[in-house]
Amino acid sequence: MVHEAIPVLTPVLPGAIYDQLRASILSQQDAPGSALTESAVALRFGVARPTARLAIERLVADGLLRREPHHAAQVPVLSRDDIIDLFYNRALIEIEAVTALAGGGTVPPSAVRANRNVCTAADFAPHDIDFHRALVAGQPSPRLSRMHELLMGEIELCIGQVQSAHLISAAQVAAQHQGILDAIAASDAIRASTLLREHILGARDRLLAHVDRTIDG
Amino acid sequence: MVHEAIPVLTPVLPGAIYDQLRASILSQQDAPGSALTESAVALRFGVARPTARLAIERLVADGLLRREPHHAAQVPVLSRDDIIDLFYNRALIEIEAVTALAGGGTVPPSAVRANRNVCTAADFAPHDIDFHRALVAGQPSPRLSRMHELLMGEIELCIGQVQSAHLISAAQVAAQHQGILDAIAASDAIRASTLLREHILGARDRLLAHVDRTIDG
DNA sequence: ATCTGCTAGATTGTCAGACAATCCTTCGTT
DNA sequence: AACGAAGGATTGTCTGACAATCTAGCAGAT
Repeated sequence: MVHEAIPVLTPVLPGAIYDQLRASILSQQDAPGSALTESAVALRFGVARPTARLAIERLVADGLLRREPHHAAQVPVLSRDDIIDLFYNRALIEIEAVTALAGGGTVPPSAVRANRNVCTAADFAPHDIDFHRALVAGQPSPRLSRMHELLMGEIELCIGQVQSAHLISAAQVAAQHQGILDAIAASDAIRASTLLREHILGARDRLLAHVDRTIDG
Repeated sequence: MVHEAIPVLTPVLPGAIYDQLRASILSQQDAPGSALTESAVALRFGVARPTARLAIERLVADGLLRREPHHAAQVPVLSRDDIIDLFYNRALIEIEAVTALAGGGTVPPSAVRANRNVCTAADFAPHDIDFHRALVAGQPSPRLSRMHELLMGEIELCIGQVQSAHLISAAQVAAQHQGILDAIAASDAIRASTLLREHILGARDRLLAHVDRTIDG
């Protein structure tokens, strides 16, 4: 067995372009509001336009790009309302997830691992995302996970747009995560939900405050 | 202005194939479990394979087809667990929607219209679907609507697979819908949620009973 | 006789090129 | 200065071809 594990979920060439573009968007190299024409992407990676088009369509499906018919795709500029809506739905889904987890008292090992990385890694933002993904992936409903994935693209975009500004310390985040895990282990669904809601809404409010500050300045 | 309203959300040729295939699947002409190869679809509609492929990919995204890498797409056979998971998540989303609607006391006119059709039309199944879509589309969160759409494809599949068996009368369905609308108009979120939950779980249980009966027989 | 390994057919995965439809901008006209 | 038309640019769509992968059937060894 030479080829391992990953059954090529991302096709070779469109997948490579997708990954590159995704990283480029999340790292702000393609600034919010800037347009990405199909031709430009094709030229940039030296492929045919339909190939580039496929990658763009996937990014659109992920919420990392937006486009109207006959117009170039744009990196979205998340408005105040977008952020509020995003975190509102995120809380809904994740609270449902931890409630299910607490019902069985099962703590996903991957969530524990992710939270350990939050403490140790230099840039904890991606591990914070990993933790929340692991939480939802650990509960039994596959469709709840799919809905969560639908939101996480834009969430990453949010985080990326303010990751330079350190709004909270890694230790604080890790502590809040640990509190949620403890509540799950204790099968205390109410406490887990409450802590998670505070954690998410806290992040949202810090984000909003930062956005307001940036706009004013 | 010659061209009206619809800004061609579904592209011309792939869109036509998508619509045909979708109808074909929902009407059971393509039986659950049967495979749809890209070549077969291409031949059936007289187009190139990549064109057929696009249509199939959209159906997969809608949940109306399933596929593994390097395998033909199949019309899914919804298991007992699938139905339970599907209706569980559907209830979660729709309850959130009616709660939001009741908060403002706003009854979506399109939902009222759809429910009128439930009474009058011969086959009320599609109008039942329309009603629930209208309910979610009427609340303010765009992302909640997107998540709902993610579920409705499979829901339609469910309904289609048992629509021949009349498990409940149109009048009963319309009455339950009306009760929900009344609760929303009265800004009674609790009652709207309760009625909706009963309505959805009732449909689920009838569906499960029908499935069990069919399997046994 | 059964199991293993290989070969062939079928199917999906991927890509490039070309033409049509649409939108935006700019220039010309009134 | 305002309106309208032409041209450029961009997306939308489709086809044909080649590469990678999987499944099934066959041959040979144990």
